Amino acid sequence: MVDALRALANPMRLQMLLWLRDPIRNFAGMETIADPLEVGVCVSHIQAKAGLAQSTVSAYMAELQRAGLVLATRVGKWTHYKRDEQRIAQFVAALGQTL
Amino acid sequence: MVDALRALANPMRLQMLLWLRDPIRNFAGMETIADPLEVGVCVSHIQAKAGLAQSTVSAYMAELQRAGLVLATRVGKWTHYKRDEQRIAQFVAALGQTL
DNA sequence: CCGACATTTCGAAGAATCCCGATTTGTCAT
DNA sequence: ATGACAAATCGGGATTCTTCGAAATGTCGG
Repeated sequence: MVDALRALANPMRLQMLLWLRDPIRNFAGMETIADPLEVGVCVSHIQAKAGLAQSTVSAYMAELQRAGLVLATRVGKWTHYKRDEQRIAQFVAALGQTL
Repeated sequence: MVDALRALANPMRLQMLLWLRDPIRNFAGMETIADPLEVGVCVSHIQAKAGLAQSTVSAYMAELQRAGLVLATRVGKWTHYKRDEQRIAQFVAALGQTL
């Protein structure tokens, strides 16, 4: 709960999670090795969009994952991240209840 | 939006906001100068409950206020804080929409 | 096995947060 | 006016966050 709030309290991390709502629109024109809707978006593409260092993006995605907001899938050398819609909805519902 | 998330990302500030959901139960036995449901709870009482320094509690409540989650009312020497239910509901709704 | 490339992990500088005690400000009663 | 008390502000030390570049790890093609 607090972990998710902390993860979302950073503008760039929040933005990244929002980009993943519509991967096709937000990562258009990037060569895709797998279906974005199925496995998600790879770190390189998120990095290109964010304009941060590669190591920073990696750490941020790992933090979103630890917070239970995204799921990671490795396809070859590429790690793909997609939203964990169930956990996100669960978080919003829980916040609405307790808050 | 991010301001509210940042304010809530601290366990004690979150706790304080939750205490204010039921002031009568959570601040029972404390001498009240005004109706807790009407004007809220004064800083001294929140401080006693939290066990933090007075200056810390003052700063934390101010931060919750800047984030639009609580309202402040001064009654005599006492500043009372109560939840801004409308803004809180608005925040939860907005989060559910954008997130 | 080796080079190339994606990602993670490590180490570090600067900024922000957390939390405190001390001081200042605001307000009331005398 | 002044003393007492609540709250806000100030100044600072410890910790965490933000972000980077460099190095290590994982994975594929040849």
